[in-house]
Amino acid sequence: MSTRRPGGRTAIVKAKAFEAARALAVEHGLHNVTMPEIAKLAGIAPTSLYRRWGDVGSLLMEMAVERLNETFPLPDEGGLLADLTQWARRIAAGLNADAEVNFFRVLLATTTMSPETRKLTLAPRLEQLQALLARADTRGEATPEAEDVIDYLLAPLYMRAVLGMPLDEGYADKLVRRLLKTITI
Amino acid sequence: MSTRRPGGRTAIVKAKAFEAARALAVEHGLHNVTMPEIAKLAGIAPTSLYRRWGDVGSLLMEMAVERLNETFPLPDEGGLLADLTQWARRIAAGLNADAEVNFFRVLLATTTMSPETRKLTLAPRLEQLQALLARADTRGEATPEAEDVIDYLLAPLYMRAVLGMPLDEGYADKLVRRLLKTITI
DNA sequence: ACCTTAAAGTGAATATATTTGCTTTAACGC
DNA sequence: GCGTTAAAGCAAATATATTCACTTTAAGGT
Repeated sequence: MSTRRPGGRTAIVKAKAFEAARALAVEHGLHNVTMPEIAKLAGIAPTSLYRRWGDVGSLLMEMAVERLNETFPLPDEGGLLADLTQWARRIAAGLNADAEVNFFRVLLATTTMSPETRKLTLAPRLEQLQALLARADTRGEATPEAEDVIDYLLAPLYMRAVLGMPLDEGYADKLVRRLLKTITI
Repeated sequence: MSTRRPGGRTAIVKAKAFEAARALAVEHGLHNVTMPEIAKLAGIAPTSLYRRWGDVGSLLMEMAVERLNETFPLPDEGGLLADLTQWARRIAAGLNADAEVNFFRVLLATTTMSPETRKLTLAPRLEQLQALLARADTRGEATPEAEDVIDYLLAPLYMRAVLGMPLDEGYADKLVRRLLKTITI
């Protein structure tokens, strides 16, 4: 009878490995990230990495997925405008850091995964957003669809980040205004 | 005096190498793409690859940049609505092929280019778009800014592709309608 | 057409990544 | 605590990537 032992040391090794992998990927780009390098930086044995993840790609993907799901709470300020504004500003600020943009790149690159896996990965985030919108709806506010939030808010923010265009609060606010205008018409 | 010789064989080797690199990256993802594999698929000597590009990352990046610069002409149908609709539909259709989406992922992931290089690379495309808009403007049509075309058309299309959401003509058309609505108000 | 030599090819040497078999550590159940 | 054994570590073996010294091919100038 095989009882798993994910606690203690195992958890520490995983945390160290992910942190090292993230640091290397964000700094030197996706190539140049190798198991031995990760192991060295993390201070663990390469063998452990190979046994648990098999190859760099799998390790990076798990890391990226876990990090994406480190679900930092969406705002709940009591009003849709305030919620979306704060959220958009936060994303804009985050994407101004090179490391964040590079992390997004890592995520994309590793996301040559199956549609099912991708859906599962993104599902929690989408649910959060839908909860935010549902709150607004029950308050009786005119509320956009989640799809529209993706089109009007997330897409332009990430697109600009990837193209290397600057992002600021003013731009974030503009996007929110546009989004809300579409539904009040 | 060292005279370059980029013609003939050299050009063929480059084309073969780029094609093989693209195929491998699009199929197995960015990792698992190695110089020996590229060389094998391309039918050329690994040594040649190492000499010219040094490492896989550089080769992939050059490939991606070159492909990005293969600037096919934007539509010129005599009307803004027709031009934008055709363009958006074309992008949507292209991004429905898995290979295309994966190539876009590769492009984003490998493109750790400097802001200057990025600007230079994107400049021709932006000029094309601005020419399209300028034509509409001289015809006296209500014309959006290039930035808005990026936010309302390109960003949602590419974002959805990257998230694995389906793209069709109806959606492309919807985006065009939205974009044009913003300026006629 | 011919010469010069840039750039590709070859095979062997070296370096690095990955696997394997075994030992040690410490997580979990009692 | 204590025993069992999952999971980490270590060292040596193997496989793969990268470099090196050299040869061959053919692009570009005449």
